[in-house]
Amino acid sequence: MPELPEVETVVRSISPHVLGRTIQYAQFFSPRVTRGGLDTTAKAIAQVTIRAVRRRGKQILIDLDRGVLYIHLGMTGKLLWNETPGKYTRALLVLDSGTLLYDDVRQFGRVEFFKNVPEIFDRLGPDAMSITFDEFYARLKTHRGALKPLLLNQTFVAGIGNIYADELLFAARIHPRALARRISRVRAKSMYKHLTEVLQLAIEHRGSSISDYVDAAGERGAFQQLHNVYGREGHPCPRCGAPIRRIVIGQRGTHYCPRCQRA
DNA sequence: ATCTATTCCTGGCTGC
DNA sequence: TGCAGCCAGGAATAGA
Repeated sequence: MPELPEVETVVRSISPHVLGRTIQYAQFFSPRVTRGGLDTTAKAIAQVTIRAVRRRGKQILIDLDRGVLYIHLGMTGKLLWNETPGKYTRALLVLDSGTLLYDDVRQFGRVEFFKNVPEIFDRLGPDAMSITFDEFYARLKTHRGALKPLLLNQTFVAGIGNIYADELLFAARIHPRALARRISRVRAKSMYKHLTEVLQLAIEHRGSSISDYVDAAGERGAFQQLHNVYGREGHPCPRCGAPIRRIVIGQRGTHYCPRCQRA
């Protein structure tokens, strides 16, 4: 479940290998991951130079001489540098510096070529790490529903997924069902502060490895050891000792402390 | 317009 | 040891 900190870690770990490098050839193996056609895509990026690697929310954009390569890791996508292709390799880019693989067991991810920055990239809300408080607060006020589904909505703020939504609400002591509109400016300020802090701390720990997430060098993250509520149903709350509860909100498992996070 | 449910996909886990 | 059945979840899509 790569979210902003994991995607940021991946971007940082591939950048030094690929910037300024030329794609000698590429191969694509999954029509589900690469919907623009396997051969068409391979042809489009052959002999093209990589100019930049960017992230917005959970999405990665590789700027090329000609066009862009859009990558979303979905649930189980991995970008791997100089690893051996395997059963789940969905794309392979041979550069003049080495080989970049896209592996993805469940194929919820995407690797697509576009001539211009795709609409999906611009449709996202502001990135969770660069949004200002005023912007965050203003956006909060324009939505009706509960906070948890809103935090997962990428057009609201880009980059937050299920893990960090739960961790951030715990840190800010706000109930996941609290209504966005009713959040006071003071509490919004607290949410905003914890949003930035939790994500920054997670980036410093190279993300959370819950199932099998690894960066481009195959390294696991360490932030899962610092999770307070996510995946900790029944464990004592680190703040008050009450058992962490798991409920379902908007079809998503939601973990919180029933004592610290009051409705 | 807004919210909710369903779909994709497969490894891993549970229980028989 | 094997296997059916269920679960996880990001985001698009369909339905209410």
